[in-house]
Amino acid sequence: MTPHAYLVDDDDAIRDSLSWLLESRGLHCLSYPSAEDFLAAWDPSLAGCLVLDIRMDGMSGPELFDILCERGSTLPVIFLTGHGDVPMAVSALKKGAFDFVEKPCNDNELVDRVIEALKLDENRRVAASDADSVNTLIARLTCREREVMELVLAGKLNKVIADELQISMRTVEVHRANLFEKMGVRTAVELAQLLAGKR
Amino acid sequence: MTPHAYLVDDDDAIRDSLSWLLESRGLHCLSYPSAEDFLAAWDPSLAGCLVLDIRMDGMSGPELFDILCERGSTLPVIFLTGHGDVPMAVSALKKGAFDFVEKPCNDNELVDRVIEALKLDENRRVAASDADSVNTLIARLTCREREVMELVLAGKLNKVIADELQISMRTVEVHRANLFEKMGVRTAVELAQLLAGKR
DNA sequence: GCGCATATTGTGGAAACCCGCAACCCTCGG
DNA sequence: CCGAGGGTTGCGGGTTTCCACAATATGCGC
Repeated sequence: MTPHAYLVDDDDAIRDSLSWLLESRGLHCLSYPSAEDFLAAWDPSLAGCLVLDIRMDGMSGPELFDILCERGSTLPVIFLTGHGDVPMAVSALKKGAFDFVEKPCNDNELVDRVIEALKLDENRRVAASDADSVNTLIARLTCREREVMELVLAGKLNKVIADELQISMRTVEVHRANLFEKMGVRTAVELAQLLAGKR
Repeated sequence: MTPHAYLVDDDDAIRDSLSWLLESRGLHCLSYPSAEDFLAAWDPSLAGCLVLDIRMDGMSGPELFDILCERGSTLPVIFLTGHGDVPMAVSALKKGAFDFVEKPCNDNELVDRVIEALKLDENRRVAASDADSVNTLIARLTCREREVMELVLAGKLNKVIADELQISMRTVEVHRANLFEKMGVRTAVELAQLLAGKR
């Protein structure tokens, strides 16, 4: 899915004008008249950002935001509101909203925010895919290989690992070689670098 | 310095009441009648959190916040204001303020926020001191040892390192052993773990 | 049952690593 | 001038790793 700005607002006029504004700047953009509609269309693979009205018939913007968060969405959310108050803004931002802007607002400013949000999402996605590719590699290991890997990462010698797992040193060497191969590294240090920050 | 809540407000009555409130809950607390006063007293070793009024004679709360950020302060800041507006709150939070609450506010709520902020600062400080102790170790290494360490962390064999540094393998072994000793590790993997996330 | 993946073990040798001992050179400070 | 600290090197020998070749056992799906 190519990145889009997803507009959710129950006011037809605002959706149309925002979507025109964003598209005139070359941004892809999709509109939804209610939080429920967007939620129905949402899936974790959607890329881009969300521009979300606060007050709507049915589900409110913040309610949608909460639900998306629970479902693991990382889509940056820009709240847009005509009658926001401070606690609402504070709450939204502390929960991780990308921005909170009041209508009416400067067009350029909103577009800039959307572009920033798209950029953030893009960055997150490359980071996530990096982490994911590592996890994919780990997933391909057999149990034994994972066990050995843990102990290797603990800096233990093959001899010690063999002892702890109650297997021969030779077997440890085999598992070690296999997992290095599968993880695409040639030394234990490279392995440690690859997994730096995880588990 | 033991952690304090630093109150900055130009209203004597508010300072007194807040400081009484916080101290009655067992929190240490210091008051300043102006941003300038706090700035004069500030130094990077201050631990705790800042409770900052927005509108004050002289330097405003946000101005003080900006200056502290520039100077590398990581003190969590809770903004307190009687007449805040949404853009102000949004701007403060996006710059990294810990919270933004409107006066008058529930006493318990404010105390809770202060406690959370103190906790955050505490956590940050332990993390920083961990990082710092590692840096201290690194600082004790000789140039050569640092060079060798870099290459070891790149997963290179002693032979290769010797070649790149144009020295004999024996010398690499010596530096390697010395730096392991100084860093308090016994294997290259432990070293990689220790420096995970840095340089 | 056969093929395949996984786990296991052994032998033996090459390569890499670890380390004590000994030594030389240089620079800097007392 | 001499000692201390850092950088350098060689030798010898033990330890560990790496790997090719070879083999056995278990479980799983077709």
